[in-house]
Amino acid sequence: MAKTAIPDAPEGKAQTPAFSPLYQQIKQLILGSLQQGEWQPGEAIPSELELAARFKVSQGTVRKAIDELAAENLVVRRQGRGTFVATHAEQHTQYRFLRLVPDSGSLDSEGPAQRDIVACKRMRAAGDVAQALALRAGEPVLQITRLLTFQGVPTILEDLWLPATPFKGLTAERLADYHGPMYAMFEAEFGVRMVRASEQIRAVVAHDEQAQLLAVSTGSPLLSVERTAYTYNDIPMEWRRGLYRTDTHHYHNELS
Amino acid sequence: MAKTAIPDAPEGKAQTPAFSPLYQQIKQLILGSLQQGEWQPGEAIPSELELAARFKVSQGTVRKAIDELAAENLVVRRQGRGTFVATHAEQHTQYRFLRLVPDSGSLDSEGPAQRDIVACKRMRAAGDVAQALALRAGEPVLQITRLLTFQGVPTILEDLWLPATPFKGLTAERLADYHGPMYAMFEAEFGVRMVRASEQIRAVVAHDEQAQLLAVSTGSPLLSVERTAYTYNDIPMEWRRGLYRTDTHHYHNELS
DNA sequence: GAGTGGTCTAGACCACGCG
DNA sequence: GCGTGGTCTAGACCACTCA
Repeated sequence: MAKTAIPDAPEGKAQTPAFSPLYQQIKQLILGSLQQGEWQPGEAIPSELELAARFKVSQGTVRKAIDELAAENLVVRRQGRGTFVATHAEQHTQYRFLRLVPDSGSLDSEGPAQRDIVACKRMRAAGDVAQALALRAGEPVLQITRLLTFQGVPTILEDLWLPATPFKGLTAERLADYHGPMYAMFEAEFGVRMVRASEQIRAVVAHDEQAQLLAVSTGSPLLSVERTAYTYNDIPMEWRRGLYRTDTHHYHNELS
Repeated sequence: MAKTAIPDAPEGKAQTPAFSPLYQQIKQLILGSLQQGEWQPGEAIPSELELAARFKVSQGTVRKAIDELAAENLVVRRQGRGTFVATHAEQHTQYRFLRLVPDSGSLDSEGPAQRDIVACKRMRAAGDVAQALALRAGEPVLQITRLLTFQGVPTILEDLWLPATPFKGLTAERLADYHGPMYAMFEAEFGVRMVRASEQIRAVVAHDEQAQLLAVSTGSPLLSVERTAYTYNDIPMEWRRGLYRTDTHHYHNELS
């Protein structure tokens, strides 16, 4: 490992040389190992001293690289124990990407959600789906429709689209049989790890079918939440559109 | 300054001594100076070496304290120039707390918003307002109603409530005369700096008056965005409820 | 007690902005 | 050329976890 910052690969027409510091290079190397699956979700990665020795840099430099990975929630530090690959399969990260909370209390206090798979079918990607998933229109995708019910109240109705290839073999049965968050299943069964997502939120009114499934009247206001979820390297691997009832829950967001 | 981590003040019934590291103590001292107004928004704070000398710690310790303040957006680092107190009065932080973006393009590309003050009156806090602002019911507050229009389309209708005391002398005229974000005015004219906010989002339908002001039909779906904004030390200083049209814009949120 | 992450230091050098 | 923040190192010690 070079001891000083080296210029980025001079591909394209980089106008500025754009130096990248050593710890950024280390970060990319660790990211590569995460991506290659060298360490599984929930497992510990090597200690800072080990990594420092492997890359021939000081512990401080590795530390700064890991600090950034931890800030991006790709990795979790636990003092006295080690640094672990982030996973969706743990209690306190159950609903990592779900911002809907009850008007009083917390999602945890409501107990586990009831998950009903309404449909799961293979189809060809329409224009909007293809664009969101960075596919060509017509490429095969899986569409899943499901309903989440909290404390007996149907609250979220959502459609998900997944690229068919990485999720080969996914069926309604396998979805129904798996107990735990869907993203945890994607990790365990298909090796697909969602690390980041982007949401677009709008207010809409319920259509007939939607209203029926959510047990509200047609024309009721609903929150439309469109989410694109990404794996490493900003590759989109899921697009979903959720309709949220907001008469008992609300979407919570912290700004700073 | 103590050279080693010291126990927190043993007030209450702290079960664990709870040590706080030196850099956290430094962070609190700097926070105190920010709060006391030792440095104004937009101004540079002393250099890391100066602060290190003042507090009798190493530059690295000061650095870590400032790193956290920068992560919380209380302060902005600029290489080669210094570290500056965050402000709402700058171009690229114009709409720091506004997550509404046009379906295509960006808020910047839409040019400046038209701001119309619909009303501004002094009143006594109702229960919900008092609770949000941590006041007693009946204490005096200011209520402002305004309409934001982007490219000719009225898009946001919002009511704001402010505690009357810190905002003594605020009138509809002063609001209309000030050009720039409202939070910038609060900073410049009243010394109130919003550093953090929390939002609750729901889908609602437009009532008659609201529909008229937003130029949509009664019963149209709207995003209801309730925001509590805080100054230093988590003191709430504003509560607002906005109604957003989401036919041309959407609420954008990044998850990780 | 061994091993891990977390803190703190001191000093060297680099990249950047500005006069 | 100077001062600023940014990087990198090496080493000491602390706090936490677990066997």
